[in-house]
Amino acid sequence: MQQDPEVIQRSPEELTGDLNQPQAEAVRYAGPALLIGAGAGSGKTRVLTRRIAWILSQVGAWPSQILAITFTNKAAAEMKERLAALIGPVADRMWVSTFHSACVRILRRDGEGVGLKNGFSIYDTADCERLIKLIGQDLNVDVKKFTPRSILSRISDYKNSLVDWKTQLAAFAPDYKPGQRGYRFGRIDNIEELYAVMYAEYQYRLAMANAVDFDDLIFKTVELLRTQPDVAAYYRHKFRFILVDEYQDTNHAQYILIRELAGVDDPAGPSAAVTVVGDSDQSIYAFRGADIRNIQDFEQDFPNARTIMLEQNYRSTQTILDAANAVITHNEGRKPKKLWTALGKGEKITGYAADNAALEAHWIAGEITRLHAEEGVRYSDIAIMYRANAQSRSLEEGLIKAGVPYQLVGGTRFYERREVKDAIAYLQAIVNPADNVNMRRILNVPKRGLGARAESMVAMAAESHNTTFWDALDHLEQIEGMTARTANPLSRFRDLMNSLRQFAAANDAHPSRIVAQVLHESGLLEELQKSDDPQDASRVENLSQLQSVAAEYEQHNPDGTLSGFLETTALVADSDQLPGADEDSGKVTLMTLHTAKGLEYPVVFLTGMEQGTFPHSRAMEDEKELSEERRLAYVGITRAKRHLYVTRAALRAQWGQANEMLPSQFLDEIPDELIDWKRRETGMERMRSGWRDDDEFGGWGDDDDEFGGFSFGGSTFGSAAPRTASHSSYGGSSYGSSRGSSSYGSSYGSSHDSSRRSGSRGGHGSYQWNRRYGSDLSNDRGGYSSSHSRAGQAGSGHSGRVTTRRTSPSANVKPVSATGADNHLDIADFHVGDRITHDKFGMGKVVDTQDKGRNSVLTVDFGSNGVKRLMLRLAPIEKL
DNA sequence: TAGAATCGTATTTTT
DNA sequence: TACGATTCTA
Repeated sequence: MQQDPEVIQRSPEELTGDLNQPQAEAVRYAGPALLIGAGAGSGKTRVLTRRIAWILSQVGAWPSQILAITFTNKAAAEMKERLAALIGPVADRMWVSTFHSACVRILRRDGEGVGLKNGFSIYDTADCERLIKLIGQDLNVDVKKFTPRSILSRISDYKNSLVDWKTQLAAFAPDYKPGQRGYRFGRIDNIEELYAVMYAEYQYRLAMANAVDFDDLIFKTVELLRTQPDVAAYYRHKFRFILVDEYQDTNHAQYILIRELAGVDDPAGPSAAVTVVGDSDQSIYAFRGADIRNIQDFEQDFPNARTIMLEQNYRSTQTILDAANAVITHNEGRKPKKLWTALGKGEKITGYAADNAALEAHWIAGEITRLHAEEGVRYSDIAIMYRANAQSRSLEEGLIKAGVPYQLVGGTRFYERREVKDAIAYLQAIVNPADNVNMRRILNVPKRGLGARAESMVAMAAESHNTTFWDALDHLEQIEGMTARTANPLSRFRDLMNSLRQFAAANDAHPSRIVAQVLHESGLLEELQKSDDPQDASRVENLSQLQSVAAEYEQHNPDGTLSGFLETTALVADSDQLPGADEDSGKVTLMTLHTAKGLEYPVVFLTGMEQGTFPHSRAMEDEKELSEERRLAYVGITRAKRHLYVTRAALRAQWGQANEMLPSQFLDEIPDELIDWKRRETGMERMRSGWRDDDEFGGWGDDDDEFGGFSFGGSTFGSAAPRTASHSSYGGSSYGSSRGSSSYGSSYGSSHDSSRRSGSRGGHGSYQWNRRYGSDLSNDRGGYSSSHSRAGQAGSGHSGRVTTRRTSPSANVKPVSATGADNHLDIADFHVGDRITHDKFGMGKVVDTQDKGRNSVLTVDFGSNGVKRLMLRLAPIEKL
């Protein structure tokens, strides 16, 4: 095989010289199938990238012959980056992607084989739910009893196990024909029949709409490879080396996909060598169909397979590993495996039991402040993790009150926000007119007098002619019984779509122009701009961000198209939004344990260590699910490099009601001598067990002084807690004076609420401005500009699930936005009397301007929201 | 048809 | 609590 001149050739010494024995072996392995059992922190990405480089420079393969699959886009991007460092820029052109992206790529090229036409839509969960609801209405299914969610999850199960709708229909509803009307279910309680019918009808309508859902991407690709020998032959010939990361998280369909691509069952013998990397102890996606057996049975499944275990951990201290090992040992039927490290024992784990969630957050915030001030720990080296997103709230409040800058990963995704979805729906409907779900979504958005009646008239016309919604709409003159009052706005909508489609056709290479055109011509933007709801102001900004994302996409993909852009928006995930590990964002990171997989931080707080919270109450009954929770705990613990904290609250409010929480069983599973409890028992527990000698509990000192012992209810403390030392340290600046400390309890709470709703830009109350002015201002330039350009380069600037507080210097998620950390507004453009809108405070009038160059300040009267001084460069404002 | 008001019910994790 | 869905009213 001739070597690719573009690949930087690496010697064996360069590739394996600095690796340990098993690592080097894994890099060099030359057989047909290899399983790398990579414990947490054992350097698996390193081994994987080195192995790819080895295959290229030592085995002599071409870059195009390699397929590397990761679980997230972020992991793919990171692998590409590290590969580029090893072998040069060719890495960029390699197939290093997620399962889903790889499948999209295959289906875009060869999808006709399974009935997919050019420009097919990819439905996200919300789209799918809409579709299920529509079907439910048409078939008279009780959506109360059978929620779209539950139906979809069943359909997802079918697809993940490669069961097709025909099979289900034949078994449970042989009389049903997809697309038929007036079907009567045999017995009301025959759930299987219902699922079978729904599945069949759902697929029928997806096909009609030229759309696929997430699971279809895998399913259809398998179908394609199985039914089109020429296509299968093409890819089998093409890919000679297939590498799969996070193999423990693959589901059955993905497993079969790998088998098909590698030609494992081909009579001619396998065409590709398969390398899989994974850790069965880190399998945490069983609920989504991941099948742990895939990794457990690898050696039986792939002929002549070899297994290499990596057990030396380079990440954590022995104390942390001991805790992780101790916990995971409680899982039954697991291959024993012991991580070890050469890094030494390190610090003890710190434990803290708080009386309630607010106090847990308060203690954490205080501890972080201390770490930052006394030990010089960078905020960006700290992560706070929790089981469920809902827990982030109290933590956020605690951090805000203590003035700790943070970023939150997760929550409502950028692309799931209503206004963004609306805009995307337009784009989708432009690219794929058959897309009924998106077409119907935008029919009356913004309001144009087309309600349920108009919609159903068109829908019925479409059905009776067995055609798409758009097609019926396009021939609306032929629809019977249509009044002018309905027909007029309908035809205006038709004109709008036609004109947009024309524009899109003429500007296909410039998605950002199309986005702009859609935003303006549809009236989407106008409707929001006219509104005086302050929430709509942030919606406007989200839309402008969408345009920025499109512009960015354009930059990074010179030959990109509108449908290419839509693809990138469809397949983004939470963790994709995270800045690179080497980047100092200057912020503490908050995220769920699931999102944290694959990441590492010097300091990690594992919060909410309570029965019912973690392990989650729904998972406590079932042994299997409990095992998965335990693996999640294992993942969490092993994220920590140097110092692990475990915290819990005795009282936690879950949907309004405060509940008493017992300590998590996982805490008991960590050997006692590894944990240094700063506070072991909570006030209530202490009282319950009677007054005992204080000395029995080593360290509860500090907090007692602060709170006078213990408390029973959460509510009083919620507002009382913040009045502590950290409060005075940032307060007192002349800026943002409207919010005195006394108003915190109530007014803060509500403003925070609205910031959450208004999304990724939320929550820059005056108090954060204080902080900015007080401490961050002088040194923020460097940090800001470096992360700015980085984010741009990496192309990870899809703003969204990383929520960034303005307390901190960098705004790495929004490189191009008009109102990002540096919004490029010019003080000269503002005059006393001008009207502006602010993300948070709504409409306001300029009452003073101060030209101080980069630090120019605008004083704005926001009416009932008070008079604020805003730093122009940073203010999320727009001139009206 | 649109908007307001009320009501009821759900909250795990997500490619 | 917090959202979506339904119901009622203009």
